[in-house]
Amino acid sequence: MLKPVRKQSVTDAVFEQLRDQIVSGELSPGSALPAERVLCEALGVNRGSVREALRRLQQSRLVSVRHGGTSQVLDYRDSAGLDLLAELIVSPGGSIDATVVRAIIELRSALAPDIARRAAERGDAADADALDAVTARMAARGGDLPALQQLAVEFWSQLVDAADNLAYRLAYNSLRATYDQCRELLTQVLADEIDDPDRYRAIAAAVRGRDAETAARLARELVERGERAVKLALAQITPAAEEAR
Amino acid sequence: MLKPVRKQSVTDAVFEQLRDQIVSGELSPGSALPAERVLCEALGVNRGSVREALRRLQQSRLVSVRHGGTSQVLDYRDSAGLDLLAELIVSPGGSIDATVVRAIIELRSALAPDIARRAAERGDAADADALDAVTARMAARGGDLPALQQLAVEFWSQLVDAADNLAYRLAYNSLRATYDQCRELLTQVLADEIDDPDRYRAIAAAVRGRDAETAARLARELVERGERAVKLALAQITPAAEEAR
DNA sequence: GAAGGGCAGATTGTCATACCAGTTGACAAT
DNA sequence: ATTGTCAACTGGTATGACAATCTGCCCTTC
Repeated sequence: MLKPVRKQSVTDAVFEQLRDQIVSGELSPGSALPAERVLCEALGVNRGSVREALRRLQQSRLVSVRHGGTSQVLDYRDSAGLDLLAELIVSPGGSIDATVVRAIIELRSALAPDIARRAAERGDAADADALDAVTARMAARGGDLPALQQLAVEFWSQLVDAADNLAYRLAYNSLRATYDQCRELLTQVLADEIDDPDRYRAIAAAVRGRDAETAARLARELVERGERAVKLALAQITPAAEEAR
Repeated sequence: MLKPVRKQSVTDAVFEQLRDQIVSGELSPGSALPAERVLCEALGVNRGSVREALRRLQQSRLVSVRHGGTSQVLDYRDSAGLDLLAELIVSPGGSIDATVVRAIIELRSALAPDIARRAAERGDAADADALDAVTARMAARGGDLPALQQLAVEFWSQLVDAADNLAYRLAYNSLRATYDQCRELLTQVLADEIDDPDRYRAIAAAVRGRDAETAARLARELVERGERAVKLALAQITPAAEEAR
């Protein structure tokens, strides 16, 4: 089976190289970034490419660029936003960062109950119908873990829509973008959570019945199953990663 | 009193114009973006500036650019991340979007208890000391609402650090970046929440005592005070905003 | 000697132009 | 009907020049 070739533009290469050096601390926070022309020279690329990469770094709040002055490296832990998480989960070597996996699972656990609560408070019949449609497809795909995983994502997407809160929606998008990069790794681990349509159906029913507290409780119980499974899996993997150093 | 002039580069102007048209729906999701050379012509600027703006839009996941093909407008509600919130809170006209204010306050309410819980579980004595230092400064600034507001932000920042979870940290940064844009508007509204050092002290004590449930409960009670106040204020303002249309 | 103005050198910002590289679709050859 | 070719788009990269801005030093001025 052939895989699509991975194309990378010069701009992408410059962006990733600088980003990795910033998050790894090689370019320490507060220090001055080399001048654009110096970077061009050192990287052997055009100034336009460097500028485009710097614009992206600026958009991610990893660097601060001032007209006339020297650019500064920012402390990403103080300034960068949730969007950065998707780029941090894959280390420069290509492996998945276990601490980031733990982080997104925990954040998911924090958000899920509240999403369900708001959805139950604000969702209408159409939202409940959409949720039921997803659970019906889940029931039809019992055992097919990759499909169930995809459907679980769709279920949460519908639930977030029902919650009618743009901040939840955008946070969910950032979280999903990160999750997508390690989805395959978690398919088996999350089997216990995703291969149980009844639990999703119960949440949908709570939304239809406008029972906010029940919806929140059920959602919490659901994602806590996954959280426990992931942490168990990480505990088995991390020691091996430790001794690899 | 003079205010600093707001400088805006050509790239910024192009970026904001396209961004506003995308989020407002003038450029509908899925539709093709004009070619770079067409945009230069229409906007009367250089192609490099347009490209830099497009790079930022791409980084924000508002557009999809393919070498050789035509660029597409993405649906920001499906793809954009939490970082976009800070740019959405100020409408093109310059006013603050009430629904976004409600959104960040609700997301804050969802995260705060969990942040406090994790901080109590994982924080050490140094973290508790840092929290106490902030509450001491709060007590010294009783009644000075702007200062208290700033100290409250610092308190939460320390608490997030203690929680030792990068996802929480980055989500907090995104939230704060949005909050900073409407801070003045909320200073008075949040008076009841921020002008009460005892409540913050109690959370710090719970962290020191490693009492996760108490920390979570206290944090929830604290931010719910603010949430109630904000929603009350929004309810009074929104009707006026409605009739202004 | 201290304070301030102003110049020189650094930087980023913008521009114009050219050419390279990938995509698409029409069209001819097989 | 399938395949190969080519022309006309598209975005990607390169070069060089000039403008706008900041910084630090020197020099005038008091």
